[in-house]
Amino acid sequence: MLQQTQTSRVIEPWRRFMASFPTPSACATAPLADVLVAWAGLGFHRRAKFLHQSAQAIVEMFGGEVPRRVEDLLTLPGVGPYTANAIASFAFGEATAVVDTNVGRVLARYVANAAIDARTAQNYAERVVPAKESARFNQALLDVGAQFCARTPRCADCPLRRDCRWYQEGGADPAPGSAGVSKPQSRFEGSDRQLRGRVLAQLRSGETSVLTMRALLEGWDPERSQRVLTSLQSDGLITKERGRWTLGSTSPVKVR
DNA sequence: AAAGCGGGGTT
DNA sequence: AACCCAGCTTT
Repeated sequence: MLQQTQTSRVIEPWRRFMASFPTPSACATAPLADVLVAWAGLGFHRRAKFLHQSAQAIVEMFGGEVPRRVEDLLTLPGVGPYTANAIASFAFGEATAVVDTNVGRVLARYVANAAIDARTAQNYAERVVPAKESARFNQALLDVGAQFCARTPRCADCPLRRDCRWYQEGGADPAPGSAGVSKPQSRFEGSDRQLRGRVLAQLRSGETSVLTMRALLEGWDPERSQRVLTSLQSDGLITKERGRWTLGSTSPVKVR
């Protein structure tokens, strides 16, 4: 949930989600449609499908228990370097290094005063993370990045400015384009992304006839509308069946 | 390497 | 109005 999403936005949906799916198994056995309903407000809906798939993989490959090794976590769909190290460190206390956009800025500014690639950033982070209390260290570094070494830095109040290369040496901000640091996105207004969100919001309120869907898309470029429905379908997020659109891949087969 | 993927708070 | 966020997958 935290991938490219502010913590403040995640808190409420996280509570909701954990109430609905308290265990990997509970998520794994639920229909994707239910997972997408609980995902409301978070966006980037492919993450919800990846999480659903990860829950199933955890049940099938790891006996229903979230693995603690980074190597195993990386096999899960939607879990990349940041997420794998974050789970290993924060959930299990493994002495791994967590590099996200906040830490990425700290490393580029404080350590290097230069843009660095992903390999270098991970190396720097591994080098400074202590063997004990690594989770607290990771959390602290992340919070320094969020509170002081933000995109718009607050160097005057930063507790690390004395030894910060960028603060001491000056020059252009090395953070933009450096490893882990978020890159600019294309415009949202009028985008496919916006229309995908509209379609999913409608389907979250219930199955929708093709006629109603047509009405919803009235006024949007027909080519864009078609492209959006197709992409949502190929992402496995929506299904058209017997003249109705529904959330999820394929409606579960009723066995009796 | 670059594009694509939410949506609302912040600047 | 533009920017950006506890990134990752696909092309």
